[in-house]
Amino acid sequence: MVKKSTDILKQSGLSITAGRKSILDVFIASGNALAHQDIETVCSEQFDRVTIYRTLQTFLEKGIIHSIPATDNITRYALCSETCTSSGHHHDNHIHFRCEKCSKTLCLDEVSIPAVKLPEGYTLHEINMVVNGICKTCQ
Amino acid sequence: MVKKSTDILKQSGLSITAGRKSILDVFIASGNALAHQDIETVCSEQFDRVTIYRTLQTFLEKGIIHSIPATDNITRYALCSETCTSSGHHHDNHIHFRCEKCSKTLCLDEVSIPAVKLPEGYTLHEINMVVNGICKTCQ
DNA sequence: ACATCTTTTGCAACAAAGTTGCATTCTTCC
DNA sequence: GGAAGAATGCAACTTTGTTGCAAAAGATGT
Repeated sequence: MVKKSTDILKQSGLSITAGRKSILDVFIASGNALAHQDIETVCSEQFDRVTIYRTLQTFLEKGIIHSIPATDNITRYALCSETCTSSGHHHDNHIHFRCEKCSKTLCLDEVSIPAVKLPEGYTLHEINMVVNGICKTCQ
Repeated sequence: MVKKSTDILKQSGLSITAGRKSILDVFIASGNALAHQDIETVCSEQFDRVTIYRTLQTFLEKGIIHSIPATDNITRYALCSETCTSSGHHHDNHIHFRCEKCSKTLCLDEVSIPAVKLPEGYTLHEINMVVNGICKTCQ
């Protein structure tokens, strides 16, 4: 069962506003990772660009979404699963997949990141893993 | 032994210009990954911003540098090792490390990316792995 | 070394992306 | 419902990245 946007906001101690609800709903509906741009094209009639920037920033800080690295200079965001800590940095232990055909980026929650052994003297905090390829539906 | 910038350019079939040499030298001297911004602060007196953009683009296409994904919306580039193919996309099999103290990003050539098993129906093309933590010198 | 052809560079102008301050509006909580 | 605090919209701005075109510099033949 997918959570409702208002519940997520309440749980994070955020006030419930039309903007936040809409943006969260976009994430819930889409099912894949979204860039600021993606949200803007959907919401720009309703909300100001600045509001979208600030909302994404807030969601990040509260651990509602996490950012996904990419080599194309576009940061995408995806909803965090329940296990994320609710403030600041948090370790997502799943890998991210970017389809080269449909350009969608998704969280593969079922695939966990394998362990790596760093050289002597390095301390590990967080791992990000992004796999490019062709997704299930584009084969 | 570190390669000289002119050799690298010749090997890639690029004409040797002052700008390209300087930018390559910045990479060789720095030893870690650099963002466009980093290069601009060093070279903007000598060269135009646009030249730096185009040079980085050219280097990427020729496989002289590769881009490193990050969650902060800043693409960084690092020199490719010998094993990179000399045109277009190429698979770097090493992981990247970003130090949370000194903010440097480096290639850990000695650590190769472990294998992952994707779910049924997914085809793998390329893997990127970025590890955050504290580096050797910042401990 | 020189002339020629090709490639690269700088400039200007522009487009896109992201940030900040402040007044107004909306939420929350009593 | 009203007061206090938080979020939003607007405007202005900074930063980042792109494009076209003329001038300059590199490569190649002789």
